[in-house]
Amino acid sequence: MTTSEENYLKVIYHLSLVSPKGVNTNAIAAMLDTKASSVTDMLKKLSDKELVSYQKYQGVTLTEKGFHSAKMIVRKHRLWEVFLVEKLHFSWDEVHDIAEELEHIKSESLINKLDSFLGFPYFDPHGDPIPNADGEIKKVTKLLLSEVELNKEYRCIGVKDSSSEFLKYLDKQKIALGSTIVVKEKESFDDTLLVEVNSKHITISNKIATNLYVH
Amino acid sequence: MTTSEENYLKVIYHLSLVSPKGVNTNAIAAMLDTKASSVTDMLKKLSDKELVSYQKYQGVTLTEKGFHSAKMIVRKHRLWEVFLVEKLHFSWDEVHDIAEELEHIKSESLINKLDSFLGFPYFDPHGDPIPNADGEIKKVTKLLLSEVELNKEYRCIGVKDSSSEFLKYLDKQKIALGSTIVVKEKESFDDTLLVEVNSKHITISNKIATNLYVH
DNA sequence: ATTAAAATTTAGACAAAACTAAAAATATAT
DNA sequence: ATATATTTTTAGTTTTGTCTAAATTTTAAT
Repeated sequence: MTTSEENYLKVIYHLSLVSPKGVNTNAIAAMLDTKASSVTDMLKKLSDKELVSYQKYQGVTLTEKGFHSAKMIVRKHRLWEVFLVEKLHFSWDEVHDIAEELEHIKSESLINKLDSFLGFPYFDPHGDPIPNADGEIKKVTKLLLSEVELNKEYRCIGVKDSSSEFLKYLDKQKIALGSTIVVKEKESFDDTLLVEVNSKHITISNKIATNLYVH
Repeated sequence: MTTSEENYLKVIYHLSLVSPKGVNTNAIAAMLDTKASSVTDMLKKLSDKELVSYQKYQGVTLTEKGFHSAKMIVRKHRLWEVFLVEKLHFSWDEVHDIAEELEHIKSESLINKLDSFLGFPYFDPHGDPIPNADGEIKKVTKLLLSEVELNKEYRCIGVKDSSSEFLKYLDKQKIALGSTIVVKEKESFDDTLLVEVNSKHITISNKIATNLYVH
């Protein structure tokens, strides 16, 4: 499988989680920053290889084979992210682009040894689950901070948006994965939250609260 | 720089060490398992980018810029090899192909952090020197086992041939980098050596002796 | 039910990096 | 010195993945 094919599969995988009935050509093009016509070309190729099922104008879904391949790419991406953060001390907003490249290195033994070296982690530095060697994924019921009950303790377990700006904001507020967080008040006018983290009280906008997962 | 361009540069670098006056088109083609005409095409491209100086029919040499780029690729390759052997516990005959892929990952901070994580090693698992971030290389006077004096202690510091067969042979004979080795006798008829390693006496063919570096 | 808008596909072109076959330059041998 | 062999380059083609522009299909609106 080429790097380009792998990138398409991965994007289709991520989009499938949101629209399981079929992923649109334009949605794929937007994610890969390419043109719809290029996507059509690639969908034909992936279809020939039986990695996706594709019918003209009807969107695309992953086959069993494509689904498994996609999970293996996601597995590699997230394991490399753990390596970059835990072993090389990159911060969590710096690792995505490098992992985008590392995920295409082709060696099963490499990725399994890396997994072992890292202690078989279940989650990457952004809280996203890492498929194991069989493609199985630990599922955790996660809530957005905007949806939780008042005055109850939650733990920060992941981010929805993992843009560099958002991650840097969290660093600045000293909110990390594992942080304990309690919502004290909710302003009904603009849904701003008054929360307690690290025994400090801070206000958090709705935009932030709808991008932070807790448990 | 593309992966292909990097592979050409690296090969020209290695061949330059043997023929510093100019590297032949055919020699490059043989190393990359490609055709001479493809090499010519690429030499023009590298020349346009001022990475090599190239005149038709006259072979090719690296420019200062190309020389530095080549050393950075070699640096990456060898650092990744150290990582694979020391951290992921690959054996030294398994790492070359994976490092061939990893060497093309484009991130200066990645490679410098990896260097630091590994403790700034001077040599890779085959005994080859690792250029530092400035491209400087620790030079060590090395002798082939076939050239040493009798009854003197030497330390095994590298291999000339790093084919999987040869490395596996060394593993079988328990000869590793750092092993102490003494040549007891040399058979003048076929240059076979009687040597002592790990306090055991073994015979070593001339072919082996001309592929093992000692100091 | 038509029509307009949006999404998607087709057709044809291009760049990178390879190839084959033929031509040109260099090296070698008598 | 000339002929032959070897090496290298040129010219033209292929494949992969992309693009633009035009055509087609689907969706949405009146």
